[in-house]
This record gives sequence, structure tokens and C-alpha cells, in this order.
Amino acid sequence: MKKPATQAQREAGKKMGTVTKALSLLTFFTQTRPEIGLSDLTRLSRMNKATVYRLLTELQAAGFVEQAGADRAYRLGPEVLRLAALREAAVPILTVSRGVLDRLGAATGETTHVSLAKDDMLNTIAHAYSPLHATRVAMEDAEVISFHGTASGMAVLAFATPEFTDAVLSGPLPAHTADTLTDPEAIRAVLDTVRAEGIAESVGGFEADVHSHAAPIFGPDSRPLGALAVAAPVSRMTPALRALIRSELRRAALELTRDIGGTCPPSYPGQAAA
Amino acid sequence: MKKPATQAQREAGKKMGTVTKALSLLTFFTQTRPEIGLSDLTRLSRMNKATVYRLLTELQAAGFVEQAGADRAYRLGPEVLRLAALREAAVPILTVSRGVLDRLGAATGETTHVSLAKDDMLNTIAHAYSPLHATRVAMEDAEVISFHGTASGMAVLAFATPEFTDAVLSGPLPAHTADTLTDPEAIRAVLDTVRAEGIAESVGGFEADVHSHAAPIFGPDSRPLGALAVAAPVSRMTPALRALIRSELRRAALELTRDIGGTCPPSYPGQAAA
DNA sequence: ACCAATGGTTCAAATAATGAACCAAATAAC
DNA sequence: GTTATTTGGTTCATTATTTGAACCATTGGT
Repeated sequence: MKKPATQAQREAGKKMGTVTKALSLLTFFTQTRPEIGLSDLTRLSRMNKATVYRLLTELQAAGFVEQAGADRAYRLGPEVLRLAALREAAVPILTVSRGVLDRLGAATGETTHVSLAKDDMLNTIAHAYSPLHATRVAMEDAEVISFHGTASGMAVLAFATPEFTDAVLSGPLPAHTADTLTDPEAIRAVLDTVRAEGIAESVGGFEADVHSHAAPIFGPDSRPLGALAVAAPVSRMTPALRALIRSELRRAALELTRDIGGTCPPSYPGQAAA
Repeated sequence: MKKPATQAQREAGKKMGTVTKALSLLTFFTQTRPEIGLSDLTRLSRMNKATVYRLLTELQAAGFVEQAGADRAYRLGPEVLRLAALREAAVPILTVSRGVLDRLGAATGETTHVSLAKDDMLNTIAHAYSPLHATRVAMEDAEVISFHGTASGMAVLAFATPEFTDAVLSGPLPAHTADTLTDPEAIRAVLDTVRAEGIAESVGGFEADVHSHAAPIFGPDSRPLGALAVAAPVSRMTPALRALIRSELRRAALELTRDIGGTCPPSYPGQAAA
């Protein structure tokens, strides 16, 4: 009787309320697709056009989306800025992150970034470049990256609940590059190492020529919220730089966790000593 | 038939869609009330507790709110940061504003801020201090200010549609200080001046001892989105500083409007000459 | 002039939202 | 230390909202 409706619904296999449907529309906006027309959004969401239109109208009235002048395509609205500012006032992740990123970037001379876990992906919310080198790993905020193919993702997975890790590893694991790990068992083996060291490392797993280190950051409930990472060109990596990055990254991640009011779990390396 | 929304509508007893109801819950979070319990939100929203609970659950699933660890109070969630980063990628108001604010602050030596119009209020989304003086006007992001009592608000009202101006002026006009203008006709007279000069000025109208200047910033449709403002202590204001502020502010506001892809309306002073 | 898009609208049918009453647990009051 | 109140959370029959096929009016391409 009931058709498989929206994408999220089919993925989750559950029913979704009207509010969830409306909010799920917002997830179709990405960096590469910042504006979406009614028909496109209808196709993307697999919902009825009238439904999408009504939901968009409500989202628009609330300022979550607005219509770009030229065509009548929709894009995210100014209200999200207001809420983000408010969220920052309550939990200053962005503000704190920027300071930590700048210092970590200065100490290592490489590109740094913070990403937060959301569903089955990570979102980069802030980044910083070091002026030290002319060549650097380029980043964008709001970039979406996978769990299995990145150091940040592995750092989170290593300290996530087993159920979550299982869910991620049982899903599709696309290879971003020739060096991406795609075998669940191989990934689990790496996660054991990450758990032991507290830092994840990835050489060319997401982007070729990028050597990444990442450490998890934890929330008040000791669960990993996301990760702090340093991305360096493979060509520049040396044992000395690697040691520097690992030491600075470990320190910076602990600082970030602390400053946002989080606590590391007992299993995190170095906690017992504290 | 258009469908305006939010608090005003609920108070008026009209119908609002489920999505609007859910999103309206988010409006109860403020700087001074960053966390709200279920019962409190039920009272604030005047909705049924079960309804509020279900809406919150959906908002939580989408990451728009989360529950603080201690009590089970709700606060804004990390998803708003992601959306804000995306919005910034599409319309870089914050990024551009910060640059403009810094330069304007450096040029004038005073506190600068950008506020966006939302319903019947303005929201400060970014601010910058100048290190020049030890005494300065303090600001917070996400601060909410009124239209009628502030230079920023007057700057927007002066170039808003007559209907919008009428709506604001027919609403309650509380006096923030002894110097707040509360008479609609007096306000309209001031708006005429603002329209002629392109800059609004307020001495102690919102906070005593603060002398504010503000210029509107316009969107792609030539409608005012908000305002760029300079706030100086009354005690420091001199004719020379006033002239400096007005000239720098005018330049900075035009720059901001341009950089976010907006266009000034023909009625804006100085447009004909261009 | 046509065709195929687009954004937007309508209305009966089907579904999802609602709200009073109800828990259990935590505070507050006595 | 017992009682009364308030909290977050849950249930389920009633109700009102959402839904979706079909329908416009424009726009742009050929």
C-alpha cells in the first residue's frame, strides 16, 4: 500500500514525521549544490511535489530557506546563522576550535581542521592554514567526508559504540583513492591500533598525496563528537614532522575536548595516568 | 494568501503547520536561556506537552537540539553549525562581515557590529572591537535588539517597505531608556532624515551612554537585510569622530552590500551619482 | 507553434498530529 | 521520613492535518 517514500526513510527503514521530512530537505543542500529548485528537490527527496512545496514554504516562513532572486531556486536562509550564533553562545565549539586550530597550525606548519560526526558522515566545521608553506592541503568548511576513508573518521569510529561502528562498517565503503581501506576486517584492525595510540593516521586514503593525522574530541558524555586533524602533503612528511604532529595534535585535542566541556572516556590513552 | 508565521501568529490564535510549530520551538532559545526543559518549553510555547515532546524528539533526531547531560534540558544542537557553514558557502555574509567589521573598527576605533532583520527584531550576527580604547561598547553575537530603539533598526526601517514599517510601528514600542523614541510619528520623522542621509543615528536610545551610527545593507532584491553599525561611548563623541564614523560607515556598508551580492535601491543616497 | 520543462495550486482520501490522562522518578515541603 | 509537587516521558482514541494525482500558468528550447 505504502510506497517507499523518501531516501532517508528507506535508508532507516522507518517512518518519518512531517518535521523530520521537512528538515531532511535541508540535507540536500551541499557545497556543490547550494541552490535547489522545487522540481530538483522533489526528485532528490523522492517526495510529492506539493508536499515539498508546502514544507519549503514553511521552512521559508521560518527563515531556514530563502528563494534566490534569479530563478526561484531555494537555498539555506539567514535563520541558520542566528541559531548557530546561539549554539555558539551555549557551546562554543567553533570559537574554541578556531583558537586551537590556529595554534595547532602554527605549531605544525600544516593545514588543520575540525569535523563533527553527523549520521554516517563527518562535516568539517572549521579549518586553518599555516602560512609556513606555499604548498598546503586545501580545505573548505562544510565539506563532507566519510568515516572509513579518513583519519578523522577512524579517530571517531575507534571510540564510538560498537553498534555505531558496526553500522558504519556494514554500510557501503566506497574507495576514494587506490589506497582507501574498504575491507571491514582490515579497518577493524586499524581501529585497534587507533584505540591504543589515541591518534588515527591515513596516508592517501581520502585524497591522494595527503597524509592525515586525527585525534577524537569528546562530548560531556564521553562519546566522540568528531575529530581534530592535521593534513600534510605526503611529500613533506618526515619522521620528525610526524612526531611533532602527533605530539601537538594529542595536546590540542585534549585541550579542545576540555574547553568545550567534554570528558575523555577512561579507555582513551593517557587518561589513567591523569 | 501568504502564510506568515512564528510567535505572533500563535498568539493571534491562528493555525500553524506542524513544521512551523516545531521550528518555533527553536525561537525560545536565547542567550539568557540557552537550555530549556520540557515543561518550561511546554509553558513557553503554550502547546501540549506530548506535542512539544514529540517535536523535540524529531528536532533532536535531526540534530537541531540535543539534551544537556545534567538535567535533561534541551539546547540547540550541532546541526545548526553545519547548516550555517553551508549557508556561508552560498552567501558569505559572516565571512565578509568579519573583514568589513575589522576594517571599520580599525578605522573608527570603536565597536562595530552587523545585525540582520528577522520578524520584528534584529539579531546581531557578528561584531568586532577596536583595541584603540580601553573603554568600549560591549557586544555579544546573537544579541536581539528592537527596530524602533536602535540606529540599526532605524536604518532598516527607513528603507523597508511601507507595510513593514507600518507593521513595526503599530506594534508595541517599549522604551529601553529615557531617550528611546516611542511615538510613531516622531519615529517616522526621523526615518525621513535617515532616508535622506543614508545613515541612522541614535544617542542613548537602546543603551544609555551609547552613541550609535548605522547604515543599511541590502540584498539582491534591493531590500534591506540588516544594518552595519558603529557604537561609541557618548563621552567620546566629537564632531570629528562623528564625521569620521559617518564617512567610514557609509563606505563600509556599500562594500558589504556589494560583497554579499546585494544592490542598493535607487532611493539610497549617492546611488544616482554612481 | 510546439513540447517539455518549470514553479505553483487544488481537493478528496488517507494519514499523521493531537491532548487528556497516566506513569515513574526526582525534588520540594512539611 | 513521609507527603505533595514537579519533572521527563508515554499512551491511545479522536481529530485535523498532510498527502498526492491532476491541474494551471509561465518559461525556455527547437
